[in-house]
Amino acid sequence: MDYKATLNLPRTAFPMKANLSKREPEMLKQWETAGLYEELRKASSNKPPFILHDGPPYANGHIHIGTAMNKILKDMIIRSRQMDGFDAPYVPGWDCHGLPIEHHVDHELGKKKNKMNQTQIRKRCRAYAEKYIEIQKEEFKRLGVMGEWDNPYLSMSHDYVATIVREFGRFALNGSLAKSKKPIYWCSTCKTALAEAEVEYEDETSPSIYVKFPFSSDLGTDFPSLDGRKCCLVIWTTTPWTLPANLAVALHPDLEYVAVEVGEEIYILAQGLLGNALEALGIEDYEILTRINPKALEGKNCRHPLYDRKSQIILAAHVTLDAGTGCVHTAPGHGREDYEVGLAYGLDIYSPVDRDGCFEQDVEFFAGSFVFDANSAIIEKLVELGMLIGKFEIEHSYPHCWRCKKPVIFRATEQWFISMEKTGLREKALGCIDEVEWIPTWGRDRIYGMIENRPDWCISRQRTWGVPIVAFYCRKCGAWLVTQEIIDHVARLFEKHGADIWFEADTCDLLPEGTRCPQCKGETFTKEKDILDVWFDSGVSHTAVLEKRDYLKWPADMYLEGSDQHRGWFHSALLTAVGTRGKAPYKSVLTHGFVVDGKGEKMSKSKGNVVAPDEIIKQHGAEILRLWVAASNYQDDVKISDKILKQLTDVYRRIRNTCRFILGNVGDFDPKADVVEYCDMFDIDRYALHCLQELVRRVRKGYETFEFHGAYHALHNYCTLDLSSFYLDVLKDRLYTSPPKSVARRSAQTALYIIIDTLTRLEAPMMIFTADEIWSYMPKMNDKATSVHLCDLPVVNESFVDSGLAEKWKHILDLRAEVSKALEEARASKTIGHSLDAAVTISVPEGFPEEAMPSAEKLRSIFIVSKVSISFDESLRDAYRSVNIAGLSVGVARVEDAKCERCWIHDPSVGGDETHSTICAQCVKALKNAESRT
RNA sequence: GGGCCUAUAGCUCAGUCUCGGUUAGAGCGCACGCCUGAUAAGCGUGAGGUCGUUGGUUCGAUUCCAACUAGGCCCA
Repeated sequence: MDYKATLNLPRTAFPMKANLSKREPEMLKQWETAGLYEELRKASSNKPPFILHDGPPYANGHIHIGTAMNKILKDMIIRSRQMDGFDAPYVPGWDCHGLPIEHHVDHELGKKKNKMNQTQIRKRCRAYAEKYIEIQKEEFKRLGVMGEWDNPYLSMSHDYVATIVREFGRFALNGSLAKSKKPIYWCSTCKTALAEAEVEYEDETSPSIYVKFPFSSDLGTDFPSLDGRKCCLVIWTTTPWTLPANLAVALHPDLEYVAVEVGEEIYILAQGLLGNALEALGIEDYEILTRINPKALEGKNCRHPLYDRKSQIILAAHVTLDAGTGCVHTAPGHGREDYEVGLAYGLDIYSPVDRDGCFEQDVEFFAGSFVFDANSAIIEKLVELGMLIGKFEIEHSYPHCWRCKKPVIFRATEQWFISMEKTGLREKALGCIDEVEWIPTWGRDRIYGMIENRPDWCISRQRTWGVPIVAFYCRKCGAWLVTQEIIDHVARLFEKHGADIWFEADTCDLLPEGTRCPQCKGETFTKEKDILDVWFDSGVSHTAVLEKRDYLKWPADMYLEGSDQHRGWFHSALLTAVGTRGKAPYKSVLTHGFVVDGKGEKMSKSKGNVVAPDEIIKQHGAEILRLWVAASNYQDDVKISDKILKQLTDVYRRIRNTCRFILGNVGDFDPKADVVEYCDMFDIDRYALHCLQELVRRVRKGYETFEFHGAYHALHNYCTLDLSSFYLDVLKDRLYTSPPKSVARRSAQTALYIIIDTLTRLEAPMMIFTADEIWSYMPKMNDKATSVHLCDLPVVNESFVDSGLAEKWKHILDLRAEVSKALEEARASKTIGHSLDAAVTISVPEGFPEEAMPSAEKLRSIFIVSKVSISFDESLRDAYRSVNIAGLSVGVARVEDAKCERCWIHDPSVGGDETHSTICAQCVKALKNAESRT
């Protein structure tokens, strides 16, 4: 007789092979068709909200692995909060304006751009952004990210740009706004400002000159050895044309300077560069007179080498010993660092150069000449005045315009700023930082340091693709004008027509009727040409999105982005919220690290170590990518490599197979009718339910603290250790051989059903596809949700928690581990093959908890052997002696009894039945039981 | 160059912070073996770590402190 046919072997249609890359798109479609997201919204309208506000990715190019990780993290958080009883909507967004897009469009247009007006260029930019929004949207959806994809927020939509204008208006009207000069890259050929990204560095030959800055006063008081001597600071520069704009000489506060006598004169320069500089100048005959602490010179003045005016001595940390003299010529209108230090010392941002790159009319000697041409004239003048010490040429890398390839200059122009001090924005922002929960905690220090030290926020850009700065200038007196009426008027226009109207309409139509200049009562105006920094656009999303959609709330519960956003979005959002509402726009900020390669190094095209998300999806499926995010400790940088992905697919298969096995064993289980009461369940089954509660506790903790890797490891270890290698392995015999409807089998199935139900819901936020697939193969319950994603996370079921039981089983498992070792020895010596070949005798040491000793028959099934006897004679011969449990010995012998053909256990009862002569009594009973029932 | 951060088995992570103190844990992978009734599955056993390096504090440091090295983000 074929007894195999009488067994209850697992049966399920749930496939072993996941085939994720094919099945995932089908499931996504199915969810979309079913309106899963909408159903969730409907079902959770009464729940407390949890608002994770999406930081808008830039609508430019395909998503990369970092964007994918960010979105998956957000999705896992949203899903886990949602399943934990919150109403967690997700509104994705895009950042649409800005230079990178305009840059791309410029490249596409080439020379055509010159013939196009701003509106036409803006149209191309919009189309470009729209294209990538659609591309990225599909890519994000493919990752399984669930949200309001048909109604995302876009920083270029009409209502959004209107909000930007209104928020700008708040700053303008509360006194934060100011116009002042700031040096920027300027191409005098293209007559345009350039962004950092539009500058290319090329080698260039420049003059290299050493210039004297004579002291205005005698230094004898501080340095007696210099009493009555002609002293001067020596500076070195490669841009002589910036000398007319010189206002100061900077020294490093911590460097040591020396005064050296060269002929009649005393030169002062940094000691560390003395040798280099004098050698370059060909000066061999000199004497060091004294050392000079630069702090003693701070605030003193030199005379300008060209003009009859002062040049102040200041201290600045950017001075280096890399080259020059350690005395740095400072023209705040022509250099970034000069500008910063100039602000600190209250210097004028003097930049007497016009948009053609020529000196303005009031520049003595050089008025009207092009700056690069003026270099030689300036050098000649220095020689004439006896201020030049040395003149050379130098080959160095110098910024050039990306378009016309000509060298660019640094030139100060009028810019719009939001002041950090005028309204106390800095102080307020610093205060608000401590109201926020920063995860991890060092995020607080990071942003605090940045806000503490940042300069005023320069919000103007001389570009086309962005939201205009809504300001007007009186034609008569030149005063700038921003009023509440103007803001309201323009915002309404933007709401209706979009920001393009600013570029299309006549100025008079952009102004409310009857606008007069408050200064001079002038009636005609010009409009501002600059646009807003894109960080302002995305910064105000807390208003444009959270306040504008009634199902969201302000402030958000969480912002979640990469750690670069401490300077980016976290920063601009904080300033725009604090500046207008006096509060941070988020209650918590969670940061993740960057994705790096298997060696922990940054990905770059040149290194060729870039991993693309779509490749992973094609090869392994989005589920594996999600699992990668779940498994990683994202608070550090996150590594990815083929090896790591291979490991994840292995883990995935293990979890999937474990679930499949359970599904196979509950296929004939009807939870409505077949459930066994807890008190009637087998000891081991109750223990399994206890362990399950520990899993629930751990996984929930992982979700609650957003530490998914904790949840992931708990889940994996549970499947491998608690289930596969122990509980399920032990259970097989009972499940397969007991009568189908027996309490023995139903007890196990009750546990298995609870386990698979719990496990599936625990997995759902991470393994979204597989969890729902498992869900669809589970036994049907009346009230079973159509998708696991509509369910709640399981909570710890206290009635299944039994610490006494757990204590007892801990001892049994320790014992089992020792028996395993003994069996392995027996296997190695060919005494046995399968563990059912073994008859085991254990000798338990004195003091081993008696209550932890089940009957021999129970132990037989726990050890999966054919026979267990317990001996209290400690001197078992030829036995395995345990190291871990002192005094325990385990004897293993090949069992003598015949093997039951049905359950494979060797038992003396085999042959005892006439009709079934090859099986054991238990099996005979089971067969008869089954027959009588059916 | 400055600010912030990271470094534990081949890989993913615990432990250390808030107690410094016997053989530093888990899983995966690997090796070997078993099974063939979870089968492109399952079970068992085993080998893997001078806890980035060097100093310091201490009776004692993977744990505390400092410097350095490597890597990351942001600035310059």
